[in-house]
Amino acid sequence: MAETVSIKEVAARAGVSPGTVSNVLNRPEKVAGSTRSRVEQVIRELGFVRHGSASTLRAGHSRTIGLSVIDIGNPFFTDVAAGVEDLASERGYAVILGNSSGSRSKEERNLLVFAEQRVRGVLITPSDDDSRRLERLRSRGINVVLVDHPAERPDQCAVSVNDVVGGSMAATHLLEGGAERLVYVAGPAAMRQCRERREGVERALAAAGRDPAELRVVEMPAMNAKAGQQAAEQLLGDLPDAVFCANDLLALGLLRGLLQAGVRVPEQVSLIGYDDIDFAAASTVSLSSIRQPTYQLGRVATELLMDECDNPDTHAHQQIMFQPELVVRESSR
Amino acid sequence: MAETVSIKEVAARAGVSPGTVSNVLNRPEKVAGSTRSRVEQVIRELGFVRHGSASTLRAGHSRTIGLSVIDIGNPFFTDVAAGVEDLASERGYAVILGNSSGSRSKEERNLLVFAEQRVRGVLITPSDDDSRRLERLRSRGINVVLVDHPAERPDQCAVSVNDVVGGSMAATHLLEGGAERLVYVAGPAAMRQCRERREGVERALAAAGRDPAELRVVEMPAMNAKAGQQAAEQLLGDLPDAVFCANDLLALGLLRGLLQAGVRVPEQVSLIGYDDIDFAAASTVSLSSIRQPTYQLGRVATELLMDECDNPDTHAHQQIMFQPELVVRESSR
DNA sequence: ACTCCAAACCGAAACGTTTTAACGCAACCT
DNA sequence: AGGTTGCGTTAAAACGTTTCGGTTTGGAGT
Repeated sequence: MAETVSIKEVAARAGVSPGTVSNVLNRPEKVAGSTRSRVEQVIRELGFVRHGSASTLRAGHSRTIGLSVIDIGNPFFTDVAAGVEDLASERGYAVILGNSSGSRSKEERNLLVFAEQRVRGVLITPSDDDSRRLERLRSRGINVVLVDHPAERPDQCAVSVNDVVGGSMAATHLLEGGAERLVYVAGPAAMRQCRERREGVERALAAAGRDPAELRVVEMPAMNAKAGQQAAEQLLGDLPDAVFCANDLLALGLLRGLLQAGVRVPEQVSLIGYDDIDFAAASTVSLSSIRQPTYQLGRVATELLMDECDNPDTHAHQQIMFQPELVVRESSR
Repeated sequence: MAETVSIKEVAARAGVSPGTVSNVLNRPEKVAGSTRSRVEQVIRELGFVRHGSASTLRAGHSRTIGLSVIDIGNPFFTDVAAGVEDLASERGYAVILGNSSGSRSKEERNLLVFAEQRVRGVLITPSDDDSRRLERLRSRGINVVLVDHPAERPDQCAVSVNDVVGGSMAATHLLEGGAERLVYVAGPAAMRQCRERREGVERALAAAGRDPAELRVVEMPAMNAKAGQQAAEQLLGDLPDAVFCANDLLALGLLRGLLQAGVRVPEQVSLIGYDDIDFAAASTVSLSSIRQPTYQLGRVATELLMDECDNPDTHAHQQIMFQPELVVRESSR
């Protein structure tokens, strides 16, 4: 049944010692060409594949990384995950997926699994600002790179996108379009992203000579399309002339709610979202949005993590902050 | 730095043998209550976490499963993955994610990684109908459960949704709405799902006393919104009165294309998609669709896999086929 | 008081790999 | 010829856990 072929059998059959087989696997340059090809031949014949656990146990480090995201159902995180998976796979690393669903305990459980698995490193989009858990990981020798979250300390890597600038871009765009009565539809204030995008809006207002305190904020408990539609109902009584939503799911829901109520977009209300997910462009009144380099976010974060793992001495911690980009479509024209 | 605390240190500190510590970890009922609680206390004090690789090496099996999907960017697979991750996490299993992107070589590479990692089992949505790779896995003692794909042999588990029935439902619905000139917008014919949904359409036509050969099929190379919009352009020259798209991404793109060209939906053309992704309901003209129990699909598949792993003797292989469900919204009313 | 038994625990071997020091050997230099 | 060098290879130890046969212990049964 589980007739797993070990390095020893390969060695015996190739007439070399197990150590040599290990060498052709891990440092091929150390072994003479003739024996190397002979061993490789036998490996193919016997269908040998290295026992990762044995390797990890002895070598002291694995070829897996952990990825903990807040919501795998959100296209934003899906894109990030795609970037991570692609690069990891290219480098022969396995990605262990953890979905925290915004729950602290679930996140905790995932980190425990990562620790048991002795992952080489962890990529995490923290669901809150508590950094003690990450300290614990690091104290176990597990490297951590923050994703979509700025670094909390200089001795760690982080990859994020400037949310203040993004929020500012969105608001400035609406103001330049002549917005007088601006609404910001946000998600939970516990989320750093929502807070920072709001700050961007307030800065934009100030820069335009307006009073930031006049900003009307509608805070929703979730950040999906349904919440967006509910937000629309709240707005119908006192219609603004411009709305900025903290993400595209909210914006799409809001858009639908407004259109159903007979409100014309962008003629009566101009609208902009955030993330520029695929569906933003595909929506009937195409949605303006703030684009983030999501796939790149995941890829670069993985790159940093791998460098930290493979070159612990020369590795320089980096805090990379991408700049978002304004994408104007029909909903705000 | 990597001051990892081992089972031995726990044993020494608790005044027991390593074997006993292992027992409180794996079969707590075998050890006396007093010593058990003492050991557990020490475990907490020292912050011990089991070395998964050592455990796997010795025990001969791991607590990880591999999940290989075709496109992690598609909300359908994302939902499946969420179901898998949830249950696996509840059971203390880790999920290794592999994204094949529809490429055979990428899928191959993922399976190799799974094999190296000595995963307990694999959940896979095969990107084609070649079953030899899966044979190889099984011959290594790795259990395989097919997801969104019917079983090819009786001695394996599989979880799928009846695509023929789904296609038939969609077509019947359109025909009952008075459709005379029906178009099926499909993805690559290499995909089993597309073929079977088409077969369902043809059966529905036959059942309505129409000639299945009269079905107009537009085959697109991809199954995303952009492809849907291109399909719309093809249709504009000779407009049908009803369109069934092989998935919602196609349908949403098509919807946008039609509306932009001034075609009214559903008055001139009624439209239905497949998968019932979240965005189907949120779209401006909300999209009729065929709903599949995606999250359940992932969860049930995982359940079967775990049973196969944990109870290899009593396990009965099952081929579960869910039935899809018609969801009527504005686009086909 | 004695045997006997089960329960509780121990000790050591084993899992498959990596790594290190040691070794053989040929080629090169004095 | 003796000495040195360096390459290619080997043997054996080690990683942290699980498992299993064996040993101790406490108490029930006679």
